[in-house]
Amino acid sequence: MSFFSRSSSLPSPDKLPKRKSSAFPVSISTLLKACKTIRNLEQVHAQIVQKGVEQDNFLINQFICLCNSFSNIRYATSVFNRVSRPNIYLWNSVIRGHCGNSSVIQTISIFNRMKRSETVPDKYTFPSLIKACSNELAIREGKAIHGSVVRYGVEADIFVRTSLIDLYGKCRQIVCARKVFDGMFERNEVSWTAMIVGYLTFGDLVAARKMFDEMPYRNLASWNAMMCGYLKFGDLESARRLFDEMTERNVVSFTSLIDGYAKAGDMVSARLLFDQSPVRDIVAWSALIAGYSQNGQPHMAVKIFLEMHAQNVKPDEFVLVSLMSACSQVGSLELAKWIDSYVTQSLIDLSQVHVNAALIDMNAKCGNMERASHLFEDMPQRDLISYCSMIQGLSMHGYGTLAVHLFDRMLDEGLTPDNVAFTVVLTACSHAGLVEEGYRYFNSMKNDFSIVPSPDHYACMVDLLGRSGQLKAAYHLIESMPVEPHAGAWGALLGACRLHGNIEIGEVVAGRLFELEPLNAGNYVLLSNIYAAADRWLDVSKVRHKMRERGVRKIPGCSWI
DNA sequence: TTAGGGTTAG
Repeated sequence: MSFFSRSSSLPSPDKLPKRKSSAFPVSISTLLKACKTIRNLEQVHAQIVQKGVEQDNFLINQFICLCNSFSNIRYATSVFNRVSRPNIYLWNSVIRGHCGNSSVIQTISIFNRMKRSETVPDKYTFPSLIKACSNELAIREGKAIHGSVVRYGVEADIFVRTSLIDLYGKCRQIVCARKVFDGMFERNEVSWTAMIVGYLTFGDLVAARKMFDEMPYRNLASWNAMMCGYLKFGDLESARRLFDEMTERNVVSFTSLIDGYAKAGDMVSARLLFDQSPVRDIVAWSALIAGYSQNGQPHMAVKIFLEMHAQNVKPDEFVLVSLMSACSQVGSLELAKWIDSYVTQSLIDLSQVHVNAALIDMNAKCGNMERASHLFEDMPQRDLISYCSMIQGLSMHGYGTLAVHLFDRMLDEGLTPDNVAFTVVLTACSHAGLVEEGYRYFNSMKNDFSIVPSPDHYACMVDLLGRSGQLKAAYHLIESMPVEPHAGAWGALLGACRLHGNIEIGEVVAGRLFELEPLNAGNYVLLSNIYAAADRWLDVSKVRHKMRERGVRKIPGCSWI
């Protein structure tokens, strides 16, 4: 109907505007602008080859810039390498692509190739070249590049100077940074911000704030940089004040503060801000999930992850590592299996040390020792963290002897155990009742590794001795501690007294615990159970009376015999 | 002839 009537009124072909005769380079340029994926780029590249315009610097530059935006520097380099006489634009674009995507060594080698060709570097060459050094804190290379900046006479450029400030600042060479800053002919908010970041990296919060107050104009990055400075030094109040003063905020402002609250353990404020945030990217979700996981609320971490998943936000390695850590705490084998298969099927690089470590830890703690061992043995080089995960997993699931053997293998492999490793192995000894081995490690820790035993280590030893019935030895160990024993050590001994029905020591230990934590119902329950086991019901009722007197509420789950 | 750079978050 209308289609036909409209098509019949279409202009005849000869009335259409004529195409330009030099259409094809323009059309490739247009095609390039429309590229949304690497696949699109490959198609346009085929056109470039087919039409024989591989030497067209303008087109190839457009192509390389697009490759850069997809972070596909390999493709960019291969196309670049086929250009026989690349101009300055091409060289600069390739260098910019390498910066942040490959090592500083590779980036500098392109720069050296450029100098060997007949192209003279210009002011556009240096910012990304310097940034490549700054990314890796390569100050030696950076200083050499600074020499080239002077040699090629581009040190007056504001972009070049700002990258130098950033480089020196990030490398904690604050005097050099300031020298570059003071010598500038003109400055803008980016140069000021780079200098502020320099002071913050150096740890001089006061100088950073002074610059922030003095700078003539600030942009969002300046505000965020200053706020993150406060967060870095744990000054949440100043950070919040700055956040409230900001007239404009972006996802970085919200996420940094959410993360600050989470790291300080204030999950209520973190959650509130997360809910108020108009934009949430993966980093915001990650901050919240990590926060819940690290603050002993693993179930909340899992819940938030499921919310994120339901909103079709793809988790990255940070989120998955936090989720795995939450799962380790929950100890759910079912969840562990789901996460494991999710991670394995995702594009997350499992060879990244922290991802692999989290996977091992999760599987070990959730009881999938077979999978954990597999991942562990497949590591090219086992580290202390993964050894500890394995030892802890074995010990938690009743393989105390294997756990101890693994600790010895770790020593044979030449790794140096730290205080955490000793806590883990002492706990393993305690679970498996390996008194002799426990003593051996406890002494070795002090004598061979010069580690001063912490209250945790003593608590492990007390638990070990107590469980094996050596209550007096355990009591003497606590009494001989050079540091004040914490409730955990006394609690372990009280548990042992209950286990072995020792009223005499139990009463003394309970007395100390009632002083240390008068409101912990568990201690009263344990003492009362010790009396009950000996049929001393009068004493049982005395303990209950004492509890009532002190207003101690019985925790559900604690059993009265 | 056309084109290009530096600062803020886990």
